[in-house]
Amino acid sequence: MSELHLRQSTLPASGPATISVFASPTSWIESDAHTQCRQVAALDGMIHVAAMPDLHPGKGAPIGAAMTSRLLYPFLVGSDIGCGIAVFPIRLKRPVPEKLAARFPDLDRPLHPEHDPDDPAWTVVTGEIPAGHVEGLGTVGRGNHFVELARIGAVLDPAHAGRLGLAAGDLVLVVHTGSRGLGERILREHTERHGAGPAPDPGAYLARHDEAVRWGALNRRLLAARVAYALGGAPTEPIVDQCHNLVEVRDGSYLHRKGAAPGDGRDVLIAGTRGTPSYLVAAHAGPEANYSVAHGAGRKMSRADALRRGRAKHTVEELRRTPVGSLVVCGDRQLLFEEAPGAYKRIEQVIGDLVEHRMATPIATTVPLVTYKTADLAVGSRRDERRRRGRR
DNA sequence: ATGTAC
Repeated sequence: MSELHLRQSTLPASGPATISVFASPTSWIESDAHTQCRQVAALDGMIHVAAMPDLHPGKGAPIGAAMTSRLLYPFLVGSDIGCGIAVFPIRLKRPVPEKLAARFPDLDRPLHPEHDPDDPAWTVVTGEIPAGHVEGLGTVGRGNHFVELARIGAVLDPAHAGRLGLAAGDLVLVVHTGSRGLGERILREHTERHGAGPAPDPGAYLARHDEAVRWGALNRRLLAARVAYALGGAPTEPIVDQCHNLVEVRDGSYLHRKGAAPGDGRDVLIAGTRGTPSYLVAAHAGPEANYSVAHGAGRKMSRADALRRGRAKHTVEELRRTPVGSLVVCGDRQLLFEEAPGAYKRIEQVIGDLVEHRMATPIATTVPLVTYKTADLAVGSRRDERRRRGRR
C-alpha cells in the first residue's frame, strides 16, 4: 500500500525527457510552472526534470526544479548562482525581538576590505576572496533573501537534532543569500553571446560557476558574523549550508538545480516564510527526484499579485509583526507586501509532500524571532534622533 | 534576483 505513496505524478513530455512532479494532487501548482517544465524537457539533450512541491514559474525556467541534461544550460541555474541557506548556532543572553531588531546592522551596506579593514566579521575570511570579487560582500540582497534570528521550535527527530547540537529553545541564525552581482555577471556574459543556448565550453562556465558558489557560501558566513557581533554573540561554523542554485556533473550528465537543494543524504533547511516556521530536514531523495528536495515554501502569487492583494488585505504593521510574534526589519513597503506569508504556499504542505514521497525526514522547526530583509528606515531615523540629542 | 537605466 505504501507503493501508492511512492509514485509521483508524471507530466507528458514532448521530447524524450521525462518529467516527475513530487507534489500531492492537493498541492496547488501554477499551470505556467508546468508549462515551463515541459519547455525545459523539450530542450536539446534533456534527460529528466524533477519538479519539487515548491515549484513555481520563474524567468524562463521553473523555480523548484532539478534538471538533468547532456548539455549544460546556464539559464537553468539562473543569475543567482550559489544562492543557498545556511544555519549558524548562536548564543544570546536575552533574545527580546524588539531590542534585537534595532541592533541588526545595515546589511545593504557592503563590507569593503579597504574601507572597513577593522570590521571583526572579516575573521571568517581565511583564504582568498573567490574571483577576487569584493563588491557587495556581506550584503543580503533583495527578493526572497533574508537573515533571520530564530529559535528551535518543535524537535521532531531528537537523535538527529542532538547530533547537530540542537535542542528546543536554542537560537540560530538562518542566512538565505547568494553571489549577488557575481553570479548575475556570469550568466549575463553567457547570455549576451549564446542566449538560452548551452555553454559551448562547459568547463569554462563551471570554473566561474564554482567561484560564485564559493562566494555565496563565504557571503553567508560574513553575514552571520556581522549579525552575530552586532547582537552580542560570536561567529560560529554553519551546521547546515546547502546551495539551491547550482549545476553539478553527475553520472556523466549535468544536474542543474534551480530552487532545489541537494537531497542525497544531506541536512537542509527548507525555508518557510517571514511569519511561519522553517523546517530543518534530513534529505534522502533518489534518482527520480534527481537527488534533490524543495528549497522553501515556494511562491503562491507573483510579486505583482502579492503587492496588489496584500495592500487590500494587510497593513504594514501586520506584516512587520507576524503571527508567530516575530519582527520583520524591512524599510521597503513594497518588498514587505511581496514577501508576505500569504504570498507563499503553506510550508507544512511542502514538507508533507516530501515526507510522503520519502524524500526527507523532518528534524526540527525554526521559529522566527527577527527577520532582516532590508534596512529599516525607522531605525535609522531613531538613531539619528538619538545622536542629535547627544545621547551618543 | 540583479545592477542600472528610465
